Amino acid sequence: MPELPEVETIKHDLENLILHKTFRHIEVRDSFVLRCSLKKFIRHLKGQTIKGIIRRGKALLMSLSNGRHLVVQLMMTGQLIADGKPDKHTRVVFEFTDGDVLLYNDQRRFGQLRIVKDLRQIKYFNILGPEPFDQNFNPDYIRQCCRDRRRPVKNLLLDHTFVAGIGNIYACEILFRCGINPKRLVGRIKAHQAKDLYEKTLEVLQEAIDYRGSSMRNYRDASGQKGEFNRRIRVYAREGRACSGCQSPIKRIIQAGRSTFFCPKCQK
DNA sequence: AGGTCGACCTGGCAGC
DNA sequence: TGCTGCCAGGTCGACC
Repeated sequence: MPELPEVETIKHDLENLILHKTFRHIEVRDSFVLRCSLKKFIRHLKGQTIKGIIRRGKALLMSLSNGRHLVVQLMMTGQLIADGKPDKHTRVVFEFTDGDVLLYNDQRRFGQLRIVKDLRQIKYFNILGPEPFDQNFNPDYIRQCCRDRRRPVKNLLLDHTFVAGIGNIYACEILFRCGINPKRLVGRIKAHQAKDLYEKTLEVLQEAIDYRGSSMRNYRDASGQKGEFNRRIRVYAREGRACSGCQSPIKRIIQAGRSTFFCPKCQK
């Protein structure tokens, strides 16, 4: 579910809600979501204080007072809700010493939670590309990655070894703002388009963070609220509706097995 | 080697 | 009402 702006919003909320709190009790209702043993999960969390919270790609990392990290990948339907009521999708209940509670909810159970000593133990972090807001992500880097390659530009944006954190919604929105057809092969991306891709990527993601993310179906922030970026979305999930630029209908196609939405007139 | 596809799961919704 | 089929924001391993 959540892409970079949503995870960033959750991270920011959790900093205000649970940073420096100490785990008192962990109730794992569905150990399917764990990627380490239940015993280890509880042993390394109980009594530990959350020292810091960071986001890398679409993953959230909480550093603990014992030097280990609680790594949460929300995938499609995972939610971290502070102070909500458990429901049938609640997989883990974290209780703090001050009585506050953090829930991990996950309808589809794709999400993963684990405790690690060293982040390099997780393959995802080893192959992940640069953060969009990092200086390593820039027009030159984009050109470099496009050179002599044969794949549609939409697929490149979704490739997390190219850039971290962009998912299906924002890939569609970035390409719309660039006026680039999602089927365009990256080898045919020109210098000015690489610059445009860079600028619109930052613009869309920053705007989405400012609006606290997009809620299509399941996304909720750490307080259980929906994101507000939906009303800024111009193409995603708008098949058949009028393009905000030229009024012609938005088209839906499948690329790499996933829906792509775009305006065939505005995106060349 | 680079790129794509299906599987992993559950549930909502449209159509019959 | 109840069934079927399709769809969903991510990621990985198998395959071409």
